[in-house]
Amino acid sequence: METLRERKKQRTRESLLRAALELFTTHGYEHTTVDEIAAAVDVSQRTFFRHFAGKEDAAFAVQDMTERHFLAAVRARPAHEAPMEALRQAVLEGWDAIRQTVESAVPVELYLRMYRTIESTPALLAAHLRRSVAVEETIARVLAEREGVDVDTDPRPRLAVAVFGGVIRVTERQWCTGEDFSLESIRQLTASYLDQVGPALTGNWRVK
Amino acid sequence: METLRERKKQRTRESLLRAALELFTTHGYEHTTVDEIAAAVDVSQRTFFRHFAGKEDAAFAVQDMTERHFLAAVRARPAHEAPMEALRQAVLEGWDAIRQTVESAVPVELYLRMYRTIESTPALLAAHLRRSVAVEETIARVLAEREGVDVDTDPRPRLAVAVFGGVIRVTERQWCTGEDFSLESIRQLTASYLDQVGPALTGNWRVK
DNA sequence: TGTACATCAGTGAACGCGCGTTCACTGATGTAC
DNA sequence: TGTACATCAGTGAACGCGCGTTCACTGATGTAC
Repeated sequence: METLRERKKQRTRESLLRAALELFTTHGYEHTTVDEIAAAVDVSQRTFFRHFAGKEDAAFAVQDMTERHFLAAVRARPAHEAPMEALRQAVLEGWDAIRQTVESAVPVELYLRMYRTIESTPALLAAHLRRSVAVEETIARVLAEREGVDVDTDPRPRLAVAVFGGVIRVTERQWCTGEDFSLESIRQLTASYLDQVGPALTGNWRVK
Repeated sequence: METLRERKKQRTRESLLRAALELFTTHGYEHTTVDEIAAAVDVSQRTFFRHFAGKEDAAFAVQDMTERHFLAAVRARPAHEAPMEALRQAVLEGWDAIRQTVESAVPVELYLRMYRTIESTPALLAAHLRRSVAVEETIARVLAEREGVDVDTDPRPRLAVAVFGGVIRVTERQWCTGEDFSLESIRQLTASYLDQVGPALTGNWRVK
């Protein structure tokens, strides 16, 4: 944020982002047009497209930040940790640090509301899942490198990450359909579900 | 297929579906317009929309059939099988029966090509993943009922299904990026990856 | 400190595009008697 | 077997819509001297 010009540009972008998420979460994503977002900030539609590749890009701008944070956290895990343990620690740490990660762009409360809007809007859920697949591919490569295996011949990195991603998805869904939309709630659900995935895979549940 | 009228209608639908998949797989989904599909069959655009809710609906019409088949196969598994084993058997059986399932609508070869087009088209991949989530929810309820647990309080059904779905996704991706696009290839990959998911989750891969 | 020029964020208006919808209609097929 | 009427798949043309693009432009900010 060197020059005045850059700071002004950044401020326009933040206003647009804030307005977009506010409109998406209150009126619904589908019922919000790009024109409305631009109008809310009092800039031209053209300006919106200077800052965001499209409507979807704005919807996921904050998710982008948290994904990058998670990715960095995975890379930073000590090499002696087993793969699944490293992922677990990274994601929990991500939730602990979410305020610092997000608050520079939008209030955490708005981020959490947008999270739920993504989950409940078919078009956004679809985009979210597709994006998750891309993140998982990156994580698989990081894990493979950590463990010194070849990601293209050894399926374990992608399998481990896919399983982990599946658990995260169940967590997201449960949190969104539940009643406690707090940060603590989702953090706790994540830890709990990661603990329970092992037992869920083995044997017959009735003989518990 | 009682009356002549119904048979004619069905034939129009099949022609549209065949033309749609053929165009999607050769020219690309994004580069195919609904008008082109209708023109290929020599009916009006309006007629296309009588048979399919939209472009995407046509793209997934055959996937719909295989999903229903898989769902039925899961329901038909004997009650004594453990959940993950039932899912494994159902999906492998699904691949064995794919010819009978699909061939009434389109050639299996076209189905497999469309499968790859879905995987390589961002918009379709996203839709595919969202649809998969819906299927997984249904399967989770079936498993919960089989095992006599409550799907809303016991996370194990959804966790098990999510893990299973994750493995299937890795399988799909591997098959699509590989070089062997045969039915045997994907069937074998599925079995192999399901075997390897256990080891992938535990410990450190280097000490193999 | 001032001047002359370069950069670049934002403007405004117009447009292309394809999806999906609407409408009143035609004519083949189905049914009742 | 024939007639009169009902049903309904398909027609064709027009339209609304919002996303994203294009263009030549203005004016504030930055930089060189």
